[in-house]
Order: sequence, then C-alpha cells, then structure tokens
Amino acid sequence: MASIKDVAKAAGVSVTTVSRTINNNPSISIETREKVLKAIKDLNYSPNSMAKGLSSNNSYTITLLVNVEDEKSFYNPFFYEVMHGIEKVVYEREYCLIVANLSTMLKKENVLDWLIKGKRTEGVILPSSIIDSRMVKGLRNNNIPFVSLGEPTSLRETINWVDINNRKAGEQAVYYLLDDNRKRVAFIGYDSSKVFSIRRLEGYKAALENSKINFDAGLIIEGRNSKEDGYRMMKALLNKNDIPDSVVCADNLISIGAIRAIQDSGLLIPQDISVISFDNSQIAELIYPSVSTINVDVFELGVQSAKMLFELIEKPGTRDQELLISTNVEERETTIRNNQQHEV
Amino acid sequence: MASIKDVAKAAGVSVTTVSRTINNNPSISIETREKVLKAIKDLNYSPNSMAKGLSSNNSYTITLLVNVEDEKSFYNPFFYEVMHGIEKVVYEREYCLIVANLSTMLKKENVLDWLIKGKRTEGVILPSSIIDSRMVKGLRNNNIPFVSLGEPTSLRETINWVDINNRKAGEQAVYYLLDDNRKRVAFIGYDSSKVFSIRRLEGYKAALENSKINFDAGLIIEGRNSKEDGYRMMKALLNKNDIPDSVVCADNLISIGAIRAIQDSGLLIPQDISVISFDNSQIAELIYPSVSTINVDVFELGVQSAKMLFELIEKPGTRDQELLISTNVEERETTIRNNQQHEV
DNA sequence: TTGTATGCGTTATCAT
DNA sequence: ATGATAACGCATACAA
Repeated sequence: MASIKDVAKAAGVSVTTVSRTINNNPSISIETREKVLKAIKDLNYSPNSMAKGLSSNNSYTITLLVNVEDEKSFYNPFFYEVMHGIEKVVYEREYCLIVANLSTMLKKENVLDWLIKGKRTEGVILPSSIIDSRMVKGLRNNNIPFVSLGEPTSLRETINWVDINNRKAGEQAVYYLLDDNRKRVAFIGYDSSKVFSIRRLEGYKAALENSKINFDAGLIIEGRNSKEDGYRMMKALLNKNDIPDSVVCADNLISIGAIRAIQDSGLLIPQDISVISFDNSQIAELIYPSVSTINVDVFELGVQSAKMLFELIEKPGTRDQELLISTNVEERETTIRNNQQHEV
Repeated sequence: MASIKDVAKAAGVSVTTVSRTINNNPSISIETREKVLKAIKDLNYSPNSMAKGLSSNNSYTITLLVNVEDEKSFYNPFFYEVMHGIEKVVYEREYCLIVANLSTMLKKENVLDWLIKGKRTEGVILPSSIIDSRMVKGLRNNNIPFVSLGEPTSLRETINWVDINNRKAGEQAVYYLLDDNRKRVAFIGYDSSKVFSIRRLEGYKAALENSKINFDAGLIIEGRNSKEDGYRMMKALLNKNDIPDSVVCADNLISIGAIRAIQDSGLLIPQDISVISFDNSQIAELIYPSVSTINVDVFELGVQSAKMLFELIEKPGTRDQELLISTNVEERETTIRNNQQHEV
C-alpha cells in the first residue's frame, strides 16, 4: 500500500507538497499539482485514515446510536430509512457512519463512552427515547455534538432535535376529512406517554377549533398501538349512540383493528366511516382496504439530523435548534368514496 | 484527554509497561499491574483508537455494505435484524461496525474502495445481490476477508456465505401440510431469478417425492412477490378443475393476495384451503386471518456471518465455507382448523 | 511556492 | 520484569 512518502518520491517533491495537494492548499503551483496528482493516480494512493486522524485529531466518523431493546427505534422499519438518510449526508462529507447499540457493554463501560474516549467519533445521532439528563451531561462534558431523532420526552435541558411535524400532521388529517364532508371526526389510539401522539392530538384539536367545530371528548379514545387495541377502541366508539363518520388513528397498527371492527359491525368503509392513519408503512397499502395515511418522510428526517449535526461540528457555539419536517396526505381506499373494497 | 504518557507518569513506569498492561502481556508483575490499572482508572484513560490503529495496522473495524437501490436488501425490514446480529458479535470483539451504501461515490471512487484503500476496514459483510466477479477479485486482491449474506446467485468463484436453509424450509412447509392431512399441495410465487425461491421449490419437490406423492406441474405457479401477483396466481389455481387443498406461498407478500382470492371465491381458510408462507414479517400476524409461516431467524444470520468473518480474519488461509440456518413452523390462522377467522 | 523537522499516541524492537 | 526508542503515515509550524 503506497504511502504519502512513495507519492512524494514518485512526483519528485516533498511529503508536505503532497499533503498540501491532497488538501487543496492554494499555495501549490499548477504544475506541481499535476505532477503530484499523476503520481497519486499511478500509485493508486489513498491517505491512511488512521494516520490522518491521529495527526489531525479528527476521526472523520459519526455515530448512529440505537437501542435494540427499544422496539420504537431499532426494530421500527422506519429507522432504517432514517439511517439511509443519515448515511447519505455523512459520506458526502467523506465521513464514516458507525452504528452501535447502546446496551452493548465493553469491559464495564458502555459503547458510547468507549467510542468517545477512544476518539472514534465526532458526533452522535440518537433516538430521543434513549436520551436522559445523564446522557446529555456526559456528551456535553466530552464536547461531543449530538442530535436527537425525535422531540425529547421530558428533559430540562434544551437540546438539538429533528422530528416529523406531528402537530401539523394531526391538523392535516382532520382538514382532509372535513374537506371530504365529514362531520364527526374521532381520534383513537391516543397515548399520553408518546410525544408524537400528544402532538397529533393537539393538531386534531386545533383543526377542529379552527373549523368552528365543537370538541367532543367522547370522540377521543385512548389506547396502545396494536391491532387488538384498535379493534377495542373502534368498538367502543361504535357502541355509542352518536357514532362518528370518520376516524383518525394515532399510530400505524391501530387502523388494522379499527377497520376490522367497522367491518364486523356491518358498516362500509369509507361510505359510512372513513379511516385515516399516520406513517407510510408497507402495511397500509397491503391490507384490504388499503389505508389512507398522513405520510412521513423519514429519509428526510435522517438527512436533516445529519446536516444539523455537521453544523454543530463546524460551528461549536451554535444555539440549540429544533426542526420539524412536514407531512402530506396519501389517499387510499379507506377514504375514497365509491371504491370497490375487494378490488386488487 | 489523558494519553498513555500521562498514565505512565502517574504510575511511575514507562509507556511500554502501560502498553503491556493494557494488552495483558504476561511479563508484567502483579504489583506493577495494579499500579498501572489504578492510574488508568484515576485518569479515566482509554487508548486512542487511531494511534492504536496506526501503530498496529489494524482498524478494528468491520464494514456492512448495503445497497439502497436494491429493495431486496436495504429496505427489507429483515436486513436490520441482520445488522443487529452482526453488531452484537462485532462489538463483543471490541471492533466497530461501519455501515456504508455501495452506490455512494466519493471523488470518483466507490465507498468500498475508499474504505479499503484508507485502511478503514478489516472485513466486509455484504448481501449476495451486490456481489459479482469483479467485486470478488477486488476484495481478494486487497486481501479483505468478506462474507456474503445469502447464497450467491451465479458466481464462478467459491466464496464464504451464510443463508437460511431455504430447501429445508420448503420441505418443512410441505411436511407440515401433509401432516395436517392435506392431499394436494400447490406452490405459488416461484421466481427463478431468486435463489431462495429455487431452493424452496426444490424442498417442496423433495418433500413430495419423499412422501410418495406424484408431482403435478400444474400446481406450480410462477410469479413475483406482490399481493397483486398473489391474487392472480391463486385465481389461476382456483380456475382449474382439480383445485388444491393447500398452498405454499414462495414469498411473504404473495399470501396476502392469495388469501383474498380464496375468500373472493367463497372458500374458507383453512377449512377448504390452508395457506402457509415464509419469513416472519410483521404483516403475517397483522392481517386477517393471520398467516402461518416458516420462520426465519435473520438475527442469527447476522450473528453467524460476523462469526464467519472473524474466523477469516484470524485464520486467513481458511477454506471457503457455506452455512445454512434452520427454520421452524409458526402456526397461525391460515392453517389452524376450526379457527374463528374474525376473532381479534 | 516548496521543504525540513516535529509531533500525534500507540506498538514493537532491542536493550538491560 | 522493565525501559528507551524507533516506527506507523500524516499534518503543520517554521524556514527558506
């Protein structure tokens, strides 16, 4: 493997000149530059990343921290589109992306400490679900910039984060249904332990208020994100004497049970009740009828989080930022009138 | 950040002694060892990975190469369980895992070349779908050990790979149905461009032959992995004069359309026709009725691929290996007799 | 514009 | 059992 010395020898210059050429130092003459570039090409030379890192005290590496034990991050299929978005930005800047699992322990210290103390990383991107004050302090003490994927749940400190605009998404769902002439819009699957759920409900309420529609607490049903709970919650709504004509499902699995409940009651979707959900998971388009959703661009979430991180790396003093990414409606069978439910 | 020099000073020994202590060199006396360990702890010292790497010519890093443009790898939800399996093994050995996207280009060279030439990686794990002879030659020339995730499609060279035992999985599906007293087992979704599909069909045939059942070519329907094709293929079977009493779906999306087709024909699942599919994707348990599957342990796939890679790193001369991981049946509603299809 | 020399934090070689 | 020192490949301060 050719080193910078070999290149210098081949080009008949000093290693300094080679180094300067590589790093685009303007003080190199055009001819020298050509010579060096040719030698680099001839020798198929590439700088040794570790030598470069040691010398410049920069690992040129970003860490994506995950938590396998947390279903909401690692096993969430979205998470990997996020990763792809991050990856794109990271490699564009000629950095590397390393992925590590928070719960991994190495000789009594966790991976993150190990990576930081070993100077293996210049910044960290991590899901909000694994951030607490202790972690924030640790990162700050070590001067490691970090960005949270998702709005943090309950944190005294302000930190940098990127999230989907869940409030606007909630509004969007309601406006879409109202535009379709729906009068009674229900909201099922509210989970006060999840920030995104809180935000979506806020959006729901805001849209109703904006549209001069009285808020009916009976149309809000709490529950977790599963098809079983979706079924239960929808049944609860259908047992009331004044049933809704449309329903917003707070999370992606809820609609599956809810649709089933509506069908079991002999009602038609979307004629009698239309259904809209969030996230553009594969499931939404696979089930019958396919589920209309408020689409979420998680690739963009990754891109923006990485960009924010690089800003922090480049300008360490920057104020903490919060960034929200907009959503859009994807119309499918659960809200289209006159559709044939059984069509394939 | 404390360096090895600081530790040496604090412990009153030379840097050599500190280095030896860290690396468990047996020639260090017990007392010296204690002193050094104490100094390390006091100073919160951790070796600088880049200095270590430069000196020992080892990056202590493994690369997981993916291809975002290839839906069969990066966007496949399984892929990330694989990653988790890899990650576990990699960090256990105090290596790092870096993830890179093959299609990323850096100054006219692809990421892989960049990583290799920069000496950033000691080995590569990559999906079989992106392996060709050119890539094999490149890796071999650079002495970079690698393991393929999945049996390679059409490659002259022998290489190291790990895969699910798809042939056995095909047998397992058929045996399971025959044990349930099924007489005519169909196989839909055969795709000759996919190795796993070929293997599953081989298993199907082997199981029938083993059970002294005549093979009926009319029960094999070719098609791609989508719900639309699943519907089409099942309809084709149902239009014959001698319909099957059970069907094996070659891939995970096919069952969704097939189930719909059966229901549209007024037949009952599983009473009239039972359905079994492969892979344990979330979808299988979410749809109504939930789909029985031959489960695939992709976490284990990751673990084994990483273990194989480390073997190659430690013993460079090792012969090429092929490893198959076994599967098991997960019984759900599409094969359970007397189930209530509409139960939640 | 170019070159010399030093240092980054380790490991390894050769002493003692 | 321990230490002094060179070497890894690059960046950079200083010189010319």
